Amino acid sequence: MQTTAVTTRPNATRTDICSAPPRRHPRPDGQDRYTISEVVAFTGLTAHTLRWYERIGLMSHIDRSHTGQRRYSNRDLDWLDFVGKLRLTGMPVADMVRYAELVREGESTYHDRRELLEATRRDVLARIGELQDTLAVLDRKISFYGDAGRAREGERTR
Amino acid sequence: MQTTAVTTRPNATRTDICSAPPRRHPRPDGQDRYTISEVVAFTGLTAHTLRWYERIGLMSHIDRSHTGQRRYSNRDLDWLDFVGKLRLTGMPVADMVRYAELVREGESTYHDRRELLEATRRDVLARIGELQDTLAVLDRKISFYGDAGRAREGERTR
DNA sequence: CGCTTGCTTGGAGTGCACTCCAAGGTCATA
DNA sequence: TATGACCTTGGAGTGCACTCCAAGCAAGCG
Repeated sequence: MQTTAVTTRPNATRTDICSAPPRRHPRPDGQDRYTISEVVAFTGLTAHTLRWYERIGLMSHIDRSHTGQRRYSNRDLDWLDFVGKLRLTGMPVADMVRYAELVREGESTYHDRRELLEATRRDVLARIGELQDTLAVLDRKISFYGDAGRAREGERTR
Repeated sequence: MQTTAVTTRPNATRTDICSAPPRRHPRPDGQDRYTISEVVAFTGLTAHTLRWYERIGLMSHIDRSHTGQRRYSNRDLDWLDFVGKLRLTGMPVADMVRYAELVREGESTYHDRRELLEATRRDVLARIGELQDTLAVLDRKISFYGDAGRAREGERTR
């Protein structure tokens, strides 16, 4: 009861390792100088949040126009995508900042980065398991309230 | 790629509908008058949190000893278990309070309760899907940092 | 040129879910 | 009976992740 489905993908081929997600960029490389409001539209984040991410070091310094306005690149969009995934895992922002710092420090941090991602992976797996338990509980209760919901016994757990 | 594994349990039989989870109570019904610190030990919640849950109406008024100290029952433990599950889904406490109110209002709220649980169920399913997407991304990055981690191209998404 | 809309900043404010505090009463054990 | 661990309360404080504000510069349009 409760399959901890571990999603066995067809192991990525050597060439597309770490390739960008299947997501397409709004504009091709070269014309990728998005304003903050464009990035808001693409990511669903608010402009406040985007600036805040930069302030706390979750994004490295964003390119600027001649008047000082932010111009985001496709690379920045990719990073935001990834940050969004990490956020979904429940990882604290401070840990994401730590990861961002490791990236900025260069290749020497490959090992640390890998460990951080593996710990995150374990968390995600555990979380999926918990959610599947929860699903089972919800299903039991829903079926209690369901069509046959008039049977009063079992009120103990509502 | 990415199986949204929906855990098809062997549909609960009619008789154990809404039966308590497989969890055993620390003491049998009749001797179930737990102090707050016992409940802390059982649930992992803090005493602060338990009192706070009561204050905000997430738990109906807990039985008291002759001197006014809280004495939790097996029923309370079951409820806390369920609340714990709801918390895992990310449901806001305010919504759980709403559900608790529906329970207090009695049978007439069966329909609303069911709807609330079904909405929650949909959220949980969506969340599991998101986490599986995230897992795929993590796996890709981990394999990038992995054994073959020296191949420098693809630095784009780190 | 004036108008509107968009962007900039540092710092302050918000909402959630706890988390802790002070001051005092209670219970179990030596 | 005395010691120390445990319990009570209302209200204040914390940490996180945003979220907003005021004041001002900038860009496009008629």
